[in-house]
Amino acid sequence: MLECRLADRFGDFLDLTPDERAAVERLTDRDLRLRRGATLIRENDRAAEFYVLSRGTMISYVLLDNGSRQIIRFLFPGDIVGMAGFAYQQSPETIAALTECEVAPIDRPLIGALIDQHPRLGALLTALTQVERVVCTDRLAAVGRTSAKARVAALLLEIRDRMRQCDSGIGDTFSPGVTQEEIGDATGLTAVHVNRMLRQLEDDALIAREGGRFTLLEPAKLARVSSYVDRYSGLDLNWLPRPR
Amino acid sequence: MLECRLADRFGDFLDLTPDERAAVERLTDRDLRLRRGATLIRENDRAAEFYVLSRGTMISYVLLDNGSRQIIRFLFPGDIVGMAGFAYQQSPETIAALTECEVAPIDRPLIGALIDQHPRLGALLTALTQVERVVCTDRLAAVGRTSAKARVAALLLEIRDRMRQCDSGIGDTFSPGVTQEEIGDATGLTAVHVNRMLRQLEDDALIAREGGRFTLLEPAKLARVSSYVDRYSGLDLNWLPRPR
DNA sequence: CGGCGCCTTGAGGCTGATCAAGGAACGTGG
DNA sequence: CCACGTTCCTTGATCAGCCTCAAGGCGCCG
Repeated sequence: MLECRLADRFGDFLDLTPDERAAVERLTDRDLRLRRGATLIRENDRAAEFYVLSRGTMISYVLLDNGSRQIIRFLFPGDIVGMAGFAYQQSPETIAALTECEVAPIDRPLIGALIDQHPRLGALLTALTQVERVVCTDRLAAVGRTSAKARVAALLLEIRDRMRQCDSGIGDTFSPGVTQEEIGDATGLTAVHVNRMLRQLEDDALIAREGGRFTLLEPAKLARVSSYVDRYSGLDLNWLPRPR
Repeated sequence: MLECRLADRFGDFLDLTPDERAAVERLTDRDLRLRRGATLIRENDRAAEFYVLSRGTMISYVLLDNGSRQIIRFLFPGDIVGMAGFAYQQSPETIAALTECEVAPIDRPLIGALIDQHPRLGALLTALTQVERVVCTDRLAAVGRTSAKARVAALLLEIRDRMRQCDSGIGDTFSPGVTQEEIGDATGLTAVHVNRMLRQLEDDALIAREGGRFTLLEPAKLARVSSYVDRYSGLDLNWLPRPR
């Protein structure tokens, strides 16, 4: 799995000035290694820190008292994790590692100082949060109003696009590295039904599978049947304030 | 319906300095009146403006190509509407008026200037966006992983808390002013089934209804059965940068 | 070799959708 | 002031998508 740091991610959206880049790089000074399955932040933990995921795959989720789990978001290198606690004393969600991971902690006050000295980066933070919000609404619409098959298809496309964001070498064949149970917990389905939907997508010749590898045989058709939109492209941040 | 302006809303979360308050008030200089049912922003419209809703109730939603609608969020006075287009050239969602409304337009560049001159308010904007994101994840979890009855209960609680945010006079009896079809489009149910769930909640003596008015007879129990959490309280913004 | 995690497939059941019909409330025009 | 259309609510009957329960297989690791 490729590495991707925060300045790289920010650089995907804005041309950072040397000053800005240096300030972003000063946010993190150490790396934490996580084992597969490890929990980084637990729901209702004190929310005093964020992290940047630099290597590996994580998920954020909530557990309901009926025992089921809703996966909110899959996290890939370059993502800020724990930002949901930005406004709260306690984290509203749990963050766990799906694979071995590396994360770099950022103290909350350091983010405050960054926003203060580089308001443009504060605006970028708002914009990236909005993107996350829109992605969340897309999944809400999928879970609320589309068929099981469409939800699974949309999730595959989303994972593909997100993995490509930090590894441009990824094409229509990729290894999501998530179990069918995780796909189910993200799409509001059971693992059993996810399995059947994957089989149907395969029978429809929309995808192919071997081992853990997926191939999107007809990405355009897949996007059509699932109403999928890539929210990480088509951004417009030119109107943000000038860099300091 | 009470009026609530942007500076009032910001003031709920931070003690604004006179300077900050003046800057926020300068963002808007005119009011637009909308008729019941009017569409303010259409999906894929150019996203050049935001609005502050000062009076009335609106919704943001997306339409899927299977013809169904997913309501993302009910909007109340003091809410910024159209922020989903913050990062995009085109609005990802439609905004429409449920009742007669008043909105105050804000040009995108003005928000940029505000963030530049008052980075603390930029940070507040990020925080409020995070709150919206968390509310969206709550509904995602509800739609993905809870029963129809729980979803309807959670939505009633959410609407109650949101209405109370700008009108502290609202207690356990209130008039949401939404149809059962709208409740269904927000919770991923049909209007028919929403009706049955409301009847069940009534039979369980959890709510009472007469005309369009709802009374939450046992709000605590309602919150328990629906895993509802009020995301508008318990915020912690003390760590934001100092005001300029 | 045994255990475990994950995938796969079948059978039957339940939740919520669909289809249908009627009623109440309200606004509008004659 | 009444007739009518429209919107919204309500309830019943039937249907289907997805869940639950169950069992077996494969691959990997200790």
